[in-house]
Amino acid sequence: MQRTNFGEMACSIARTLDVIGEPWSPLILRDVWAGMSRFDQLQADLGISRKVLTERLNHLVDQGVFERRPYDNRPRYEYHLTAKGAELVDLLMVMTRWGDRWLAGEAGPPVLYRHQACGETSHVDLRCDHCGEPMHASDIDPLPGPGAAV
Amino acid sequence: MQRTNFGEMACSIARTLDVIGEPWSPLILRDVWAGMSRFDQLQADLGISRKVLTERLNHLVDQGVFERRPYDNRPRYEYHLTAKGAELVDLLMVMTRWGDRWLAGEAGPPVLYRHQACGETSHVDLRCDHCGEPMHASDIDPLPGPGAAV
DNA sequence: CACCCAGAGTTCCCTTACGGAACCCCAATA
DNA sequence: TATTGGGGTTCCGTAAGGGAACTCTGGGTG
Repeated sequence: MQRTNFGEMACSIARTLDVIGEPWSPLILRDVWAGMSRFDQLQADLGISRKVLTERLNHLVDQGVFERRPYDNRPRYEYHLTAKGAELVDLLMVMTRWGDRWLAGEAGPPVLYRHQACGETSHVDLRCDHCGEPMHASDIDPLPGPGAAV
Repeated sequence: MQRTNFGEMACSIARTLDVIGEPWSPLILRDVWAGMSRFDQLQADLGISRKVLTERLNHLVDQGVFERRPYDNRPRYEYHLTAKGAELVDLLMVMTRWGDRWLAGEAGPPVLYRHQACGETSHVDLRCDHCGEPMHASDIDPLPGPGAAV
């Protein structure tokens, strides 16, 4: 498909897409986060082609999102989140909130998340990491940063 | 490419991917959010094929993320965010934070965002919308929800 | 030792989607 | 009447996804 390479754009959104933007990657991340760690387990749960799953796992390991952990004398590996990968899960939590709000319909959300700190089932809320006030699309102005393209 | 249809899975992440998961869609959303609204403007900025841009815009309008606004006597349209689309921008903000943190390298972030409420350039922070404490991958437990598959 | 099994890929073929360039349509303008 | 500009549409070549079959490795079992 000779896809355009997003990784070289001067944009953190495009670069992030280069890591998890390919089809299936966010769902693989979801499953690994949920505790699935083995190839056949992922393949069966997602119904993804084995070829594509291999490609995605290799890419996510190369990018430092997953680490491959041997678990047998034989060449068998489990996939686990790295710190870098765990922070990517924030993305899934925001997707969950949006999907729950706009796409769940009458049936309601398929999955609920219980926040361990307070015990309630809740969603994430985006706040400014400086002042703590809400921070959404219309609350911010973009400025060129140090890594801006020439 | 006979891509698998994510929209029918009982998962808000998969359903959200069905809306903006296709290649280019998040970058189109970024540009429209940044104020670009016309076909040729988007096409030139992204370097996307006109065919694919047409397909993506149609899909995003169908999904209620953008609305088409006529701006001339001729059949000319601008694309603007709906409320549904504006909330999707939260996703871009989280992608920006992750990309800034893990992929920007020595050069630093290509774009900074100034939070209007406090005037500082900052990132988003994910908090529980119930108790206000931080909410990340390891702070939550999934439970089946009302819309869970049978 | 021979055989079978399980997990994790790998290979092959077919179909579909992307990229790029050329082309089209319409209304206003010169 | 010819031109221009915005917004697509069409066509072709190539690469990526889907699916099934095959391979490889190292146990267990009889």
